[in-house]
Amino acid sequence: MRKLKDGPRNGRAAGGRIPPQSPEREVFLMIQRTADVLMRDLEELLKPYRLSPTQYHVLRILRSARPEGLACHEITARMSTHDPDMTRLLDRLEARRLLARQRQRDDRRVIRVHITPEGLALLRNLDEPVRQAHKRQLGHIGGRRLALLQKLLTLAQTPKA
Amino acid sequence: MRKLKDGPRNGRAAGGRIPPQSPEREVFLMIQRTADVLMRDLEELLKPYRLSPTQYHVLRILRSARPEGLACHEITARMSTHDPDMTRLLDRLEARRLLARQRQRDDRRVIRVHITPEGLALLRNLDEPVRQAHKRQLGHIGGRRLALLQKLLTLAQTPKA
DNA sequence: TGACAATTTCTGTTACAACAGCTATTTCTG
DNA sequence: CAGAAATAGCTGTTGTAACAGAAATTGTCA
Repeated sequence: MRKLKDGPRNGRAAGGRIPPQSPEREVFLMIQRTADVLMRDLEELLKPYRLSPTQYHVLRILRSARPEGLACHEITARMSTHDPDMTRLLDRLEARRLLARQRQRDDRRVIRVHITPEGLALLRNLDEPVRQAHKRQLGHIGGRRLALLQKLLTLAQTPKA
Repeated sequence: MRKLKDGPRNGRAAGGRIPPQSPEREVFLMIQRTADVLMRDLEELLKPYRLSPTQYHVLRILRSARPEGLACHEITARMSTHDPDMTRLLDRLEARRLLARQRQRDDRRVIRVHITPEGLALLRNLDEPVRQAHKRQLGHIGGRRLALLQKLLTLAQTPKA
């Protein structure tokens, strides 16, 4: 996530013919910008641990999939983003002993991935700071409006009702 | 943007001790996921033109800054994301003649950037498809709820009221 | 069974973002 | 005015995302 926000609305010159900003585009930009602001905050928090938000997210997915672990393509499926270069993402985390991989016996195409005790310990250290960060970011909105926001975002994810 | 969504809520094993998902984190993930879904849609639309959303955004900023153009650091300031490697981003667009750069006379440190007629023509071709895409993505939400969503997102961008 | 398709993961390449350090120019300060 | 500090932009490097294609394994069906 990484972009956004147009300049001063339509401060154009002669011959411009710039279409007016639609409410839909305004909200689109708003969503992008909000996501960016919030993500950068998490990024700062994770930086001392040399974890990107994506890496952190993978570890959380693996923690919630214990103890059996997951196949690579199952992790991909849970990541919203379609092709996050899973192989090399896992390579880096494995190199740091935060997860382990082993080929599955019955279907030797799939590689089963599971989080290591080191990975779990790292996550445990992060749980509280991350929880607090989210609370600081969004806590002042309040339960009612958070629920409302969530409903509206669900709508936004469903194109053409 | 480019991540998100945890696995099945807390499907954990013995010894897990995973903290429950807070409403704040749920909304955080929701915002990220929504931004990602919408952005990918725009990305698909722009792909045939070999434009990334970031590049498209820069061109729009430059269009709205005609005819004087903008200095590099002014573009950066309008991009939400702090350091988007502006130099090389502009390099690529300049190589395609979509924008032009020239050193400013009175302050020879700054480079003034402005969009070219080719850049304007490209944007003009994209205006209607992009407008329709946003309409398709968010149009069904309706004006009232869009305004509400916008207000809630503004709140979300302001940590600790 | 054997050919072929589907699935899963890996590899190579390109483009880009993040970070740090550099140069050129201007402004500030005594 | 000289020299330090600030400003603007560029360059080198690293890590990662996107894309295409290869390799290994399994499933399907004549």
